[in-house]
Amino acid sequence: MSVSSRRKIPEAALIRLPMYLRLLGEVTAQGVTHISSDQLAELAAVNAAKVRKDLSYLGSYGVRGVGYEVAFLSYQIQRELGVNHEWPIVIVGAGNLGQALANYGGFVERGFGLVGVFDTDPSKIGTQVGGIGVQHLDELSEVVQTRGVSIGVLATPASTAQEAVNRLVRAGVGSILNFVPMVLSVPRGVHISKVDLAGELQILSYYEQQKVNSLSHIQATTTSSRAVSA
Amino acid sequence: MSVSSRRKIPEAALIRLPMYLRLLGEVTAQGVTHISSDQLAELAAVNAAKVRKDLSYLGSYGVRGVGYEVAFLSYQIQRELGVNHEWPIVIVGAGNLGQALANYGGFVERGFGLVGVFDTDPSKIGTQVGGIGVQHLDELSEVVQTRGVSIGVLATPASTAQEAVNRLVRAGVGSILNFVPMVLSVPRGVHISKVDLAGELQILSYYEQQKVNSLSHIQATTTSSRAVSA
DNA sequence: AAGACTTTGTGAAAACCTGCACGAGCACCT
DNA sequence: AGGTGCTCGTGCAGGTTTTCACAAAGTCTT
Repeated sequence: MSVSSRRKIPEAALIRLPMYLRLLGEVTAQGVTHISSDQLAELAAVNAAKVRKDLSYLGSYGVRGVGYEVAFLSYQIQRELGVNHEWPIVIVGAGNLGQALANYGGFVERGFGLVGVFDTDPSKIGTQVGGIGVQHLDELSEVVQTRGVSIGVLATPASTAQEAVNRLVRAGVGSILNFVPMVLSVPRGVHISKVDLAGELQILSYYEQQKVNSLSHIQATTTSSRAVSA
Repeated sequence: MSVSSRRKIPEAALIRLPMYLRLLGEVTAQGVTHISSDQLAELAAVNAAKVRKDLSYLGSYGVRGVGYEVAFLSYQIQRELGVNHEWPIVIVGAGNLGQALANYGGFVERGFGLVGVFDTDPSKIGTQVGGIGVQHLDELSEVVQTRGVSIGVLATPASTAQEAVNRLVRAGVGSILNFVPMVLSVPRGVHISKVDLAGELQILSYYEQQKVNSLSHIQATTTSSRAVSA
């Protein structure tokens, strides 16, 4: 049995692994060689038991009484996430957001090399974005196949997003990071992960609104018992 | 008691409300006036019972045998999320990502008006981004206070992120959307929501790696029983 | 070598979330 | 009016995630 596929990591734990990995990189840069679950928990602002349980899905890589060896643990997380080697990615949609993502250094820095930016707008094709030329969406399939791309980033307008996804999937992309505020349909086995920027703000808005409401509630109950107007 | 603060909506349900709201907007544009939980569930690609339970946190706004009135339900979700009025927002960090976010139409479209972009880099100050001029971070406090800003977007380099957060909080911002891959510390009561772009890709990478592993597992077990090399 | 101390890994409890199943309520038809 | 059909709201069971608490396993000191 392949070592990496021994266990299936629960979604909830998986989401935290990139954060642990980043923190481990930071402490390594500071010369730290060993770290306890308590210390890592402090850095990650989570419960220490959670850290240990999360890491236990990777295997028993800690030493009781000592903690975890930072370099070794980093390597294990990288291996489990599959980020111990570079992944080529493509971006579909060279609009405002697509261009920014193409220029975003954080991807390359963490091992995701941009090998193609695609659009259907003739005025965009040929322009340089993120160090490479924008190509027509018709070229997608060839690039995906010759470069072995399995991860795509979607940043088109909503109106063309589903078609773009279809093309990505047909070309052979197996996972998609979707920035388009739309529910996309994909065949079984293709993984989509969604980032809804405006949706995130709306959630924050809820919390702010709650604060306003509870303030007016206090005012209402402390000054009079009459109904509070909206 | 204030109507809007009757209940606390569970996090898991809250996250889906922006999606429902968007879908309701879309069907409204198509002239639909009533919708059942089944139909909305189909559009959202979730379970119908989940839709009903999510909506039940807002109140009993459906009609048995009929469904939900789209306009009324939209209004209730908007009111609960606090997006029935405009929220002014500021962006701190006018780099690559900050500029893209400033230009991103999706925010304004959903009621978040950009009232300030801030940076400390003298070469950026004064440049136009997203229709407004970049100001020095020192001006943050005044803008936040005069415009009544309570939501901020953080897109600085990691090295200056914590300082920027401190300033946002001191100025009176109560919720922060954080694009910086860093764990930030904020006082109690301030809400932070995190978008880790590279982290999202790393999670996708895990799923792709799993596919690769399971393929090599099949190969290993069908061709020989020798250990699989990494 | 033994005892004190530290920290992991994990069983078990608690909290939270999801999905099923069905009673309750409404509309429409005859 | 009564019957039929549809759909909401929700109790409950099952699943997942979080947290606690502690035995196990190591280091360190003497």
